[in-house]
Amino acid sequence: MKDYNSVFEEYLQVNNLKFTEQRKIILNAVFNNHNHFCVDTLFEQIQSNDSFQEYVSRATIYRTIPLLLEANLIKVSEKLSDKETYEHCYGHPKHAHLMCTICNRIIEEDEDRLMNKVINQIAKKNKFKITDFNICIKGECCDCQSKK
Amino acid sequence: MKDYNSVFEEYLQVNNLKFTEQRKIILNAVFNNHNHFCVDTLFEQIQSNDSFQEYVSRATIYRTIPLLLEANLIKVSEKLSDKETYEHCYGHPKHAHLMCTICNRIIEEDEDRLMNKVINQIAKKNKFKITDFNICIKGECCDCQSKK
DNA sequence: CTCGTTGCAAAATGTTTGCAATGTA
DNA sequence: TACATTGCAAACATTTTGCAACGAG
Repeated sequence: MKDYNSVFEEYLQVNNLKFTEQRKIILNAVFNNHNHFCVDTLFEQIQSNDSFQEYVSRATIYRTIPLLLEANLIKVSEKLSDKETYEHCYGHPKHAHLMCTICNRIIEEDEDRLMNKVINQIAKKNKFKITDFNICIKGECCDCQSKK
Repeated sequence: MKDYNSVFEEYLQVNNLKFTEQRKIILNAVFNNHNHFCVDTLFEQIQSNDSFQEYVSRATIYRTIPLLLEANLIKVSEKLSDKETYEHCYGHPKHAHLMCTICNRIIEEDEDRLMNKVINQIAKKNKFKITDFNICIKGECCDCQSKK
């Protein structure tokens, strides 16, 4: 499987766009950890990382996100705060999210077999061609329940 | 089962709030049809409806939505446009959404049995206490596939 | 060298809020 | 009558965009 750098590079090439230092920094910041992110958290993450030598403005982040979406490297994610939230998806298997409404933790769960069965069954019943799906469960995580 | 009017009225009473004409209009607009809505579509729907005699400002809609959410009459919904989107949920069984990315149609599917089984299984495995869940499938609907 | 890209600041868009007038219970 | 609510307009927050300087290939 290609790594995300190659995927982005090829996407840019095909579309006559350039693989600039800023785009490299944003791409790496996105894939460096596994957190869901919004423009602000990404901006702060980049600023606080000494190993990124160049400055990246918010405007550039705003302009890069549509490219990453289009290249299928990231996707819009269910949000906890009021800000638009993303997660990287390339190379990451489909999973359900368990979002704790008390501590805001997000647990990922790959219950592949049954999950896919349900999704496929629903799609088939409606003659629907799946390109993506999301399962999100909200409630209280194990820790928060026991703290009460 | 209580009707949505009583539910809202009781919620307001308990919280020392008043059941004003504007709140009645907004509530009825929300439950009058089954579309997902954002502030703007709701505003337009109210303006264009002759049977609503009073004017309702956007500010009032913005102030009423948190009340409807808190009363569990509506909930945040997966969005197609870039605007925050809601759907009424009171009295409406849990369902999956099939969102067509071509025509933007949203199909609702109540495949209760298996859907609930998966959700419960995932929650149980993580000792998670469910308060709500969402299943959203994106892709191409039957009609849009056959048009190609 | 040619165009695409960047950062900046201004503009556009969406949402919240202070306030004086009004309405509900 | 007391106090919550409304519409307005101003404030605020987020995102987009025009532009001149810059940079990748």
